[in-house]
Amino acid sequence: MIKRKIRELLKETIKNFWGDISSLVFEVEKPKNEIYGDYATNIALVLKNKLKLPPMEIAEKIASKLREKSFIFLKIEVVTPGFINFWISSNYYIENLKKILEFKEKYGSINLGKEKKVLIEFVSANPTGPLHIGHGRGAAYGDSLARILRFTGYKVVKEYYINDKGTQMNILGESVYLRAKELSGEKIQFPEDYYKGEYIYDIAKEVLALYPDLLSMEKEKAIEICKKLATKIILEDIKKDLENFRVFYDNWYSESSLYEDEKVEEVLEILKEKNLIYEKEKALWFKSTLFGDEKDRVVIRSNGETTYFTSDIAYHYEKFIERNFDIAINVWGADHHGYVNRLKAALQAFEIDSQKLKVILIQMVNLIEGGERKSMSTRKGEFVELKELINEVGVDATRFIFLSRSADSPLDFDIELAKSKSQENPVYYVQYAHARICSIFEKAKKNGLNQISWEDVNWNKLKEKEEIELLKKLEEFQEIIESAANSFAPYKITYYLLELAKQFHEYYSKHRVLTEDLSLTYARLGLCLACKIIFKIGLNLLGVSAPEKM
RNA sequence: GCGCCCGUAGCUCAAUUGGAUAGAGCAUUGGACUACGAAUCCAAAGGUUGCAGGUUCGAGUCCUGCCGGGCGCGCCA
Repeated sequence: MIKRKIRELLKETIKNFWGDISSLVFEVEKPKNEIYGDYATNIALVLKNKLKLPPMEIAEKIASKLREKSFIFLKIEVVTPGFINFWISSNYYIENLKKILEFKEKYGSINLGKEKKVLIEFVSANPTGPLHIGHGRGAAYGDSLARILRFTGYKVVKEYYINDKGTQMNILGESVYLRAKELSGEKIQFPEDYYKGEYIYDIAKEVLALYPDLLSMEKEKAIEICKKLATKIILEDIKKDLENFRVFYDNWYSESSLYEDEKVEEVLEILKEKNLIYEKEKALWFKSTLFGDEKDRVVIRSNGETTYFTSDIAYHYEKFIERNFDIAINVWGADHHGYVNRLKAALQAFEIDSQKLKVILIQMVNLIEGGERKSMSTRKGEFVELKELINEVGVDATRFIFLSRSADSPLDFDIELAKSKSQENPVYYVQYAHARICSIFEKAKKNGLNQISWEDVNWNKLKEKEEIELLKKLEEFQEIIESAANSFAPYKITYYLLELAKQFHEYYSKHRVLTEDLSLTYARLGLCLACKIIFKIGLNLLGVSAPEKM
């Protein structure tokens, strides 16, 4: 990567001139404006205070030394107030092009993670109803992040935490029970905070089919049956939706299992030993304020039941202490942000570095239909289901749109736009570029250009402005991958692909690939193939297909 | 009231984590297919980065205070 190369050269040069300057923080970056070269550094400005020399003088000294490396640098300039600007020789970009052709789909997969074990927990929706649009965003994000981290050398495990316990589950069971009664002709009173969705009727029907005598059973038992069966049915539905969305998990982790395996008990015991639990108003509290939480939290309610938090403490204890993950990434809806400190406090209580837990808060999804914003609530039964969205819009477009924004910003999902198969829809813009390249190769094949040996190509034939721009853009890919991995930001890849596609379409419309000049044709085919490889890798990291024909 | 996120072109969002003249897409207007796919390309226009201070060579980005929006603030999950 050229950026890194420049950085190394700068460090080396400074060491030779002024000795080892420890902890020097400086930037090497791509200027927005091309008149400042391909890359620029502020190193002289940063050194000014330490060396007590005018920055221009420092910059000039460094520049004159680096000008000796003419294979890499075409030109180096120094400008006020002390920036050093570099123009990179196309030799360098051509070397990179060859690397892409050599490594193919492995290109860019550097070992950033050093085999560190990462657990990505995402979606983890309660099995109380079908997945909706908001879960879809989390699913696309978590899955893409997993792909990116795997690609960059992390050992990734994808996990879905099933909240198959607690109050909400009881309400689910009772909701189904009531609907079953209703279906059997009984008049019922349906409480405001119960699950009102249509799907509850479907489940009730299934329960009645399997247990015709349900309503003559003892109520407690009947509700228990409803709860069990509802959970199973809904979970299977969730699983199916996710698979259709190309999201596959390594583990489905049940909250109940934490109780069956006595993990919760074990963890509470440890906290008690550490003197971090006390009793107040008939409940047991964890002293989370000692670790930066706003208030202490209940772990055993006055009715003897645990809370969701209690399970979560055990779950995360298990993640770090027993399964020994180096990093745990939790992808949550932004409405859970108040929960972060509490969980980090629990980790600290166990002397686990809370930095190891990375909570990604994903902002809400607003559905736009006919210019109207639709809000979503599982309880009220008002939501657009993920499966509907996939059916109407398609997996590729849905994933691409979900991954086109930073997690920090709320996302407006415009169904009409997503469904349109035209220019407005960005996913096709990228896929079309890929398909176009495939089509060129199809044509080349017909013309008898079959087996091309890339070693013999005269790359110096690539001289057009658009060709050089494409070469530069291809070189940037490595940097984008690193940045996306380091900042957990798949959207950076989405953006990059759109930019690469734009440049490719521009090139395509200005220059022919298949020409009379055979050696030029070979060089251009090589450039196209490199683009195709990058499109394929990039789309794959988003979980979007790269079709050869559209 | 307190906490978190956000405020950038008419709309939806970027901006290399403090860099030089703030960029894309959509929408609008006008143009380009008798050569590899027009799901494409070219051009025009669009801005006091919510407001006010501060930090420094340099601020959309950092600090403080307001204004506006979203989300939280349970012995729910």
